[in-house]
Amino acid sequence: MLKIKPTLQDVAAAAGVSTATVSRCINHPTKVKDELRNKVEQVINVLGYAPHGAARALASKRTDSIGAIIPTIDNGIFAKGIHYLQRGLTAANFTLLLASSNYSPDEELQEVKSMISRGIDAMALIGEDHHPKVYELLSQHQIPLVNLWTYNEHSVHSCIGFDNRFAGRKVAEYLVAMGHRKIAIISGIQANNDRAIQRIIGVREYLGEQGLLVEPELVRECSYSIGQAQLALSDLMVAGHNFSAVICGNDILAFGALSAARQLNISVPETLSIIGFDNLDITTAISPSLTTINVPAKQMGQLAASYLINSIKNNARDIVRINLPAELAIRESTGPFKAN
Amino acid sequence: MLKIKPTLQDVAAAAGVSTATVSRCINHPTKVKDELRNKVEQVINVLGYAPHGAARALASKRTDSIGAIIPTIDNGIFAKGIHYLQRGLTAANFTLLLASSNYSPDEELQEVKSMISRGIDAMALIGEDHHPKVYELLSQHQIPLVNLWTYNEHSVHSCIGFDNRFAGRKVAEYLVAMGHRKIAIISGIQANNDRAIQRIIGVREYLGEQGLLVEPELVRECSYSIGQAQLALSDLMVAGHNFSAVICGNDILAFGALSAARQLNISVPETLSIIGFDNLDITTAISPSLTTINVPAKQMGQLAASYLINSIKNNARDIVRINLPAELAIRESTGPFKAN
DNA sequence: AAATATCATGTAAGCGCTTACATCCTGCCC
DNA sequence: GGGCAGGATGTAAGCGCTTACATGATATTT
Repeated sequence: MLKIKPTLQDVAAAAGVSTATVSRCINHPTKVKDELRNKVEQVINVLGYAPHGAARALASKRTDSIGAIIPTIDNGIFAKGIHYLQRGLTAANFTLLLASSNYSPDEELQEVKSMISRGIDAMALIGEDHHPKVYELLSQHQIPLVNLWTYNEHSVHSCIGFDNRFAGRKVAEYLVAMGHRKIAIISGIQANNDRAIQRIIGVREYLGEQGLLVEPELVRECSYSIGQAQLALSDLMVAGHNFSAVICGNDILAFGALSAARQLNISVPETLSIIGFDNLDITTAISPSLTTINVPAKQMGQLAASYLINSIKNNARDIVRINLPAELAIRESTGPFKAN
Repeated sequence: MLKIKPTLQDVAAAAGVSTATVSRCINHPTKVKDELRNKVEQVINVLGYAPHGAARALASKRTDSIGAIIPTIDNGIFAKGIHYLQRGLTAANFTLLLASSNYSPDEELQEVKSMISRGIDAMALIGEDHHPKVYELLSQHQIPLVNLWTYNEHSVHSCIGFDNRFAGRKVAEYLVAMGHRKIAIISGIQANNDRAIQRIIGVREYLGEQGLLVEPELVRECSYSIGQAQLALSDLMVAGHNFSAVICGNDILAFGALSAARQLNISVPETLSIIGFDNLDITTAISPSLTTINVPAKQMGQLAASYLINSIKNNARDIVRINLPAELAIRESTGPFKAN
C-alpha cells in the first residue's frame, strides 16, 4: 500500500539525502551524480511521489502551463487548432488550461482572471477584440499573449492567424467571377466578433469595388447554429429576394442554409450557390459538398505553441505577427450563375 | 499605472490591517465587520490585487478546480458534455482543466499524473477502462472520480452515463424489426474503448438471440474519421457482401458511410440502411438525415458537475451510479428491408 | 605539496497564502 | 463593578517546494 501523498521531504528522508538533492534530481538531473540520482529515482518510484504543483509554482514562479480561451468548445474548427496547440505544449512538458467564453467579452475577462489567479505562464486568445481589462491584467502580470484566428499588421499584440477581411474578399471575388450579382449573407453575431466583422467587411469591400452593393435586407445575422441558419435562409427566401448566392459566416451556418434549401426545394448550386467558412472535415462528406475557406487551424495551433514556449523559456517578449494563407476550397455547393 | 502583482501583504499594508483580515475578507466575508471589509475591498480594487492561486492552494489544500480527460476534443459529442460540465463548475466557482488522451490509456495516465501534480480537487473521465495506475493514483490522493459515458451497476467507481450495451441492442432490435437480416458493422477501434466494445456486444447479443450471427467479414474496425469509414464501407461493398444495413460506431463513421454510399450510387435507405451513434447536431441537417442514438451529453455534464462539487464541498466519498436513457432517433437513413 | 578551481551536496530562507491560536474589546449578568 | 462570553482582529506557524549560498570533497595547476 502506498503512503498517502509523500512529499519531497519524505523522499529525501527515505533516500538519506537532502531535499535540495531530490529537487535537483527532478529539475536539473545533470547536477546530481548518477549513483545518487538512481537511488533517489528509485525511492520516488517506490513511494509513488509526485511533485506538488502549487508548492513548486510558489517557489519557482513558473507553472509550466498556458491558458487558452476560445469562444466555444463546441466547434470543430477551434477544436482542431486547440488540439495542435495542446500537442505542441505537451511535447514540451507544458500543460494546457482550456476555457470557453461563449463569445462574451465579460465571460472571457472572468476566465482570464481565473486563469491568472490559477497561474499560467502564457495565454492564447481568439481574435483581437478583448475587454481592455484583459490586456491590462496580462501585461500587469507580464504574461505573454498571442491572438489567434486573426492577423493585423498594426496590432500591438502578437497574432498568428489569417486575414479575415482578405478571405472575405476572396469569397466575394469568386462568386462574382462565377457571374453572381445579387448575393445574400448569413453572418454570425457580429457584436464582439472581430473575425465575423472582418469577413463581412471584406465581402462588402470587394463587391463595392465591383459596383455591387450589398442590400441590407439580404444580410442576416444569427447565432452559430444550424437551426438559426435554416431560419435565416427560409426567411430570406420567403421575403422573395432573388439572390443567386449566399455567403455564410462559417460552415455550421452553411450546413443550415444547405438544409433549408433542400427543404424549400431549391437546387444547390443550380439555383443557389452556398459558401461556408472553416473547412470542417464533414464539408467533403455531404452532398453537395461545401465550398468553403480552408482555415489554417493546424498551423495556428502549432505555431502558437512554439511561440509561447519560446516566450516563456527565453523570457522573450517580442511581438510576432504571422499571416497564414486561408485558401478557397471549391466544391459542389457553388456554381456559375444561371438566370431563371 | 498598476503596481506589478500586488500581494496580499501589500493589500494589508495599504489598508492598515493584518494579512489575516484581508484573507478573511476574501474567503469568509461575514467574519469581518462591514466597515473594515469595505475598506479592504476598495484597496483590493485600487491595487488590482488578485490572489495567487498556487499560494492559496498550498496553504489551504484546495484548488477549486476539477480535471477532465476526454479521448479527443475534436468530437462534437464530448464537447457538448464538457460544455455543460464546465457551466456547472463555473457557476459554483470551480475551474475546469481539460486534456485529451487520443484514446490512449498511457496518455491518459500521463494526463492524470500531470493534473494531480498541478492540483485538482476532483476528476472526470470517459469510460471505465483506465490504466490501473489511474485508479491507484486518484485513490492515493483521495481525489473523487466519476466515469462518464458509461453505466455499470457493478462498478466500484462512480459512473454517470448510459448503458452502451443496451443501446447497441436497441440499434440491432430496430434494424431487425425493419426486416434486416444481414447487417454489417463499422466500429471505432475497440482496443481500450469500453464504450465501442459494449455497443458491439449489445448488437451481437441481440442478433444472436434472434438466431442471426454477425459474419466476421461484415465487421470493420477503423479510427473515428470520415475518410476511414468511407474506405471501410467501400471495402465491404467491393467484397460483394449483400448486407442491407450497416451499424456505425458513431455519427462520424456514419457520415463516412453515407458519403461512400453516395459515391457508389447505393441509395440510402432503399438499398442500404445506415445508423449512427451520438446524435450530433448536424445529423438532422444532412440528406438523408441520420438515424442514430441520442446520447444524454447535456445531462451527463450537468450531473457530473453537481456530483463532483458535492463530493468536494462535503468531503463525501459515496459512489453514485446513474443510468441515463439513450434513445433511438429514427430519421431518413434507415428504412425497411427490401429484397433486390 | 600547497593553492586553486571544480564539482557534489547540504543548509536554510523564503514564495504568498490560510488558519489555529492569542489578544483585545464590548457588552451583559449577577 | 468584577467576571465572563463572544466577537473582531492580529500574530505567526506552516503548506511543499526551489535555489542562493555555504560547505566539503575531488581534481587540476604550479
